[in-house]
Amino acid sequence: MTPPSDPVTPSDVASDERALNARRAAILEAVVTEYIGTAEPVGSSHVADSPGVQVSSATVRSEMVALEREGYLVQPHTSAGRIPTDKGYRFFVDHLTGPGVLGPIQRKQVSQFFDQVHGEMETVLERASGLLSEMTSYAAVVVGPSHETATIRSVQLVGLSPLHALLVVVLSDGAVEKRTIDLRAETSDDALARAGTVLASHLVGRTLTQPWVVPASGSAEVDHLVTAVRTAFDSLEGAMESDQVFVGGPARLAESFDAVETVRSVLAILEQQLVVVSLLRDVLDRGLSVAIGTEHGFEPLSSCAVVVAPVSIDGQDLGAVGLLGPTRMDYARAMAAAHVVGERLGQRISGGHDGRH
Amino acid sequence: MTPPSDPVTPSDVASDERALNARRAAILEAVVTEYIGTAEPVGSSHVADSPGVQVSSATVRSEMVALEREGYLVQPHTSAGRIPTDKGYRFFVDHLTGPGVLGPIQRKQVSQFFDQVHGEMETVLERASGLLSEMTSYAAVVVGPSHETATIRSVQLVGLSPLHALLVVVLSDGAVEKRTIDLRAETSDDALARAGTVLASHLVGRTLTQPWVVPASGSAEVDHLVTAVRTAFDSLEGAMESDQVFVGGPARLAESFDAVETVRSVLAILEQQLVVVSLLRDVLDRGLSVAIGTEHGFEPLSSCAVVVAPVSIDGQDLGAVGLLGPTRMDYARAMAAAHVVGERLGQRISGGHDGRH
DNA sequence: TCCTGGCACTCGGTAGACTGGAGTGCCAGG
DNA sequence: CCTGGCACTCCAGTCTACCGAGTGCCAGGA
Repeated sequence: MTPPSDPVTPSDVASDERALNARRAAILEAVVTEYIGTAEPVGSSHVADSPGVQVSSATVRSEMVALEREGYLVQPHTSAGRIPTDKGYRFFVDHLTGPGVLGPIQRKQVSQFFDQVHGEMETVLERASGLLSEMTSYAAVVVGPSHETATIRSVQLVGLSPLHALLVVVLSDGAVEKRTIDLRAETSDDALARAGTVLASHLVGRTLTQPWVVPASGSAEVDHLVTAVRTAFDSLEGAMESDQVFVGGPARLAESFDAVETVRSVLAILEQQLVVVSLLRDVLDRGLSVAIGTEHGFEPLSSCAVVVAPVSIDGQDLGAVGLLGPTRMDYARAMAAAHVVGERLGQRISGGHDGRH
Repeated sequence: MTPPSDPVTPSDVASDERALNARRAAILEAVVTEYIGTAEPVGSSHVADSPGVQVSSATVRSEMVALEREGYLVQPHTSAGRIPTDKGYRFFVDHLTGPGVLGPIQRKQVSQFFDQVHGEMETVLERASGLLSEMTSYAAVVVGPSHETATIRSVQLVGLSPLHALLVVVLSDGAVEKRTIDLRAETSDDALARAGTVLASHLVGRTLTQPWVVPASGSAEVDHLVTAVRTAFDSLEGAMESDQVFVGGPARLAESFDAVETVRSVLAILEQQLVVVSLLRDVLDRGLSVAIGTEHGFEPLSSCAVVVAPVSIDGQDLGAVGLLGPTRMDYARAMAAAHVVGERLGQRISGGHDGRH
């Protein structure tokens, strides 16, 4: 899949350093590749047969002993083949596998998707998570752009009943948020409209988090509404940060793991959107595109690998996409899929609102 | 748990009729109850020991043969205990178990929840699904009220960029929906506002599905906007029907079933919200509160039971809540939980928007 | 007539013994 | 320093025996 000799330093018998000589790297690569495919411990003779390894199985064995000593491989039990450790996968991802190329079918899947998809951002993000999951058969996560920098385009108060009104805020990025407001006294539609106008005149153009002041108007009714809206705004700020998470194909987790207990706990994690987002952010912030096993701090996900790609354009952060699978996942494909979808999503979000025209 | 003699007709050896004599009913009840608890085939001696059954195991055996002949029980293999069939569960639910009573802990859980929960309807519904799932440890589904009868309270056009505007529609039930609109030419905020006013004057007070006509105005710009809004409205109608579904605790499915393949397929079903909603609706429409195994038409859910309760007040349909578990679920508790939550949710939706005051 | 205890039988699951095969570590020779 | 060979290990599968839970049936008794 990749040239097996190139990216390795020629130094030898690393004393637990990061480098591996070319032969060991090739052997590690063969083990990882085969194990990803078969999920069964890989024996020395398989490795010796594999292209890229030109030595006998005996030699492979002795090298495997070294690789095991250095923590790249483990044996489930004596006289079984070897399995990669998290460290082994890490080396594989860092040095032995390219960014990966999508197959023509998947390439088509992506372009077809982005040609066809339309509608609101939320819809696009949600369906993109479905796409990613379908392409890779892993569970996918899509995190949309935050609304931190968006400015307020419209503020409106709409009466629902004599004692309830709805605050509707439209942001420059097309997001709409609402809050029900309890009116202490019956309030006319007219008063609501007036208060809305006052609020709009002071709020439009600001971001959600900027503080604002509305000077006392002539009307006590209006002033009271303004106070109520202020309270509602406080809860808006928090909500708008964490909202945009979409999980695609969680059912595929059941395919990835055979231990039902693992499935349960991973699913439980995915239910907590806040945790998922911070996980992705954390991995991205550390400059990684893959977190394997315990590399992210999450105990419950220690048998998982997470592949992350930013959704961005011109370095502007628009969100993230992620894939969640077993540590023996197909990193090349997963990374390729995540990158492509993240990229196209970035273009879509920042560029034309609707690709059909 | 329930008096074992009362609700059964005294007729005998039903020739596949719906009635069972008291003794057989008691035996069936004992089998179901024990099987729900242990998940293991129940033998005659266990049944004979159970309170409510006063005969010897030999007699139980012969009755079990009859129950098996009539389709209420099956033997996984010769010389094993018996397991209830779907028909057996059905009889149990219809005649042998009361509506069920919540334990004091759960009762408290519910009232605590409804005392504390606040915020928008969507939030309440979503968290209610979590509550139900937590109470029962089954996966829960909550379907919110449809917007069919809600009338339009506000229509607004907000400019996002020179070539894009956002249509924001507020309904009388507090729902807000939006659609991005592509403008063919640069359009001033003023023109948008004018078009919005025109639209509002014709649309406010109608339901989403009622046809509407806006007579040609003097301005071509406005007329074009009106046409664009009409297109957007078409897509609104559809979206507003199916939107409000919340699934709580899907991870619990992994606890309920040990076959990983079952988990996968049931999870996959839950991803298709449309299917879930129509399933619940269908069961409710047939006047049932429980659908066992294949009673609902869904092949993939044939190893599941669905417990449904309406969310309604004064007969007005406000949605539904459901629980999804294995056929050997604790029907009494599940039904009780679903009913209570459905009821309180109905009160909450129709009554005070915020219970705190 | 119906219930019951007793009895022979069935069958699944578990434990132990055996075996084949995949895999290993080590060593001596090239 | 690599390699083929060899003895060893251990898992997984198969076979057997056996235990126990459970059944069906029958004859005796209220």
